[in-house]
Amino acid sequence: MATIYEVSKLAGVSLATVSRVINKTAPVREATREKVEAAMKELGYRPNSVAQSLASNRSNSIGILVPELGGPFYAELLSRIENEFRRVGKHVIIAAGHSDEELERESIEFLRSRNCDALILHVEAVSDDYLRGLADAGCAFVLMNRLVEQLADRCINLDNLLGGYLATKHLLELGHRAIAYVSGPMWKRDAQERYQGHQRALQEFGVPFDSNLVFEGDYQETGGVKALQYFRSLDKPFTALVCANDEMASGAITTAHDLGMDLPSQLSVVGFDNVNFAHYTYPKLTTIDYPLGEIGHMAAQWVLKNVYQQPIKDIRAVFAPQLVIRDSTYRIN
Amino acid sequence: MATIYEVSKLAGVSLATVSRVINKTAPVREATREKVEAAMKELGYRPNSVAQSLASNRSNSIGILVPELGGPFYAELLSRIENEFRRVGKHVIIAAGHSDEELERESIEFLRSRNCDALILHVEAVSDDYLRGLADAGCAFVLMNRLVEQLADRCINLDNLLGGYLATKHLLELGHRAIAYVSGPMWKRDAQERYQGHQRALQEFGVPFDSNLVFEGDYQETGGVKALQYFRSLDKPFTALVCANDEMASGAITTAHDLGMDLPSQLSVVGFDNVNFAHYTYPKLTTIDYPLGEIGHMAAQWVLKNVYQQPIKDIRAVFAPQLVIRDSTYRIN
DNA sequence: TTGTACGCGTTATCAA
DNA sequence: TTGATAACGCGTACAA
Repeated sequence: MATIYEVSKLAGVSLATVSRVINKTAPVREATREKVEAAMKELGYRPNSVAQSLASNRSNSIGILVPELGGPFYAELLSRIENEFRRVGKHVIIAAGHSDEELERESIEFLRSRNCDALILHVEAVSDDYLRGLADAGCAFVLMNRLVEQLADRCINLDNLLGGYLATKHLLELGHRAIAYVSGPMWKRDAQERYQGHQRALQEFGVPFDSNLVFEGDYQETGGVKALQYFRSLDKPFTALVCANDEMASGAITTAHDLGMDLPSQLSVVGFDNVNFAHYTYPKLTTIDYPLGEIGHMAAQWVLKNVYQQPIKDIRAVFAPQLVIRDSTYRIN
Repeated sequence: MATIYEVSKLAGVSLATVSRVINKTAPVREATREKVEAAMKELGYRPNSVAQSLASNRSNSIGILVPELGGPFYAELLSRIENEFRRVGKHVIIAAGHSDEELERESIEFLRSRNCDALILHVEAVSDDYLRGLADAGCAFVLMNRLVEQLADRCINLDNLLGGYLATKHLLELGHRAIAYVSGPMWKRDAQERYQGHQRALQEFGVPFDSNLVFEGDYQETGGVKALQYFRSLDKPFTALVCANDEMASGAITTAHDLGMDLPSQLSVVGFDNVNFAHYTYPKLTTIDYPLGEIGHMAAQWVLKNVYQQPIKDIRAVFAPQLVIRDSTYRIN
């Protein structure tokens, strides 16, 4: 691979001049520029990004940490972010934290050791204190799906409460009154918020809250299975089910079929997230759309603005989810 | 951030010695090592990976190119590869080629300009010639899901023909004789091979081949929709449908429901790939498992062996798919 | 077992 | 508008 030095020799100019035409960091006479460009072309020169990084103290890489690489949930997010950065010649380094504190820490350290210019974090196990420490250490990062006080200017969030509210409200408007709820793990903030939204909707419609009709799931498919079994074991009648995510909704739907229930006439189900398989279920799942793509886009914008000093207008900190009506909900009277 | 130089000063040894304890590249007296390690700890030293790369001419990064980041198909693959490499302190840079020749080329160039030590490629648009040229240029890469002569030692493949064969054979064994087939785009090698497998199974069971019962789809959900509509428009009766991937199978199943058919009693469906939503369909999809995880693992092994000289036993070049029986197929007599 | 000195390919700071 | 030349932080022959 040709180096900048060989280019300079072939073009008959100095090393510095070649660097200038590459980076447009200072004016270069038109004739010289052409000579240099010709030389670069002839040698098939491509700048060595590692050397550039060392000299400029910028790696042009952005670290991304998400809970899972495997699931359907983060694919769109990653895709969007990757695109955004590639267009400007930067690349992303992706790691998975698996919702484990140790692993999340390790991953962050790994990314930092890679000299990432910035980190985009979707962490859930690591403490607020740790994150504050990270910020104090001068690490540039944005937080997705999390709100840490004092770090609010680097948080990009979904209004989970609104989402939970919309889900339950939809059912209420369809005439349902006995609405069961399958939450996520209550130690997760988003699970709590979605649940609060559910309660608020009930309250607004004057429907008394019944704690029997709540089941704490695990955000996995089996959570939905267990929840439905549990609810059926009660002798409380219920006509609708809100699940705090689509995986659980899917588990509930499958179980309902297995129990011989007809959907949606005997049971309406609403999910949350609108993951890519939501319309593969039968009936197709009505759910709350989580605009992950937009959130990823915004995270990228944050980095572009705050780390690479690009002129970005405004950063939006909180996104509103929307109800997506498909076939799994049914009007009753 | 502390440098190796500061560590050496604090420990009262030379720069080279510090480097030795970091890389274990030469014996160091126990006492010295301890001094150095203490100094590193005190300064919170972490090696600068960029400088390491420049000096060693190794970036410790591996580029991965897949058609899509967004879909469910590659998530497991990426996840597996990322894991594999992180364990040994290397990281992956991921790009998407979108099955477009121009984009695939660009992506490869991008990855190369990033000084990746090796590339793991899942490309479909770029020509064999281009790939051979890449190899001649000294670029280290493995090819997944593709077979290029002269490059056979760097190809890791699925036996697609066997997969197609297994799918159709399963239906034949259940007593089906009128079996429709929805292929992928025929310019794709895997689509052709799967189709050949289908034909072979028919032949083996002495079932005459009927070209009317074949539809060329696009590997998308709509392909399955159109296929089923087309087959129904014929007045050929058929009791089973093989789809060359799960997306199309899903489309077909949905359409079947919409047409009021009862599944699987009126129509058996087999998919291919076993993507993560395959068991979210109703009925749960019987399909052919594509061991993407294993293939990713093997690609990583290839890199470890051929680029990082790690002692890896044997590299397997072709993987056998397996039938996964769920609820979408039905025995008839 | 340890130290010296040079090289890796750029960027950036001076002068000219 | 251009050219020397010093960083950047580390690996590694070669010497000791």
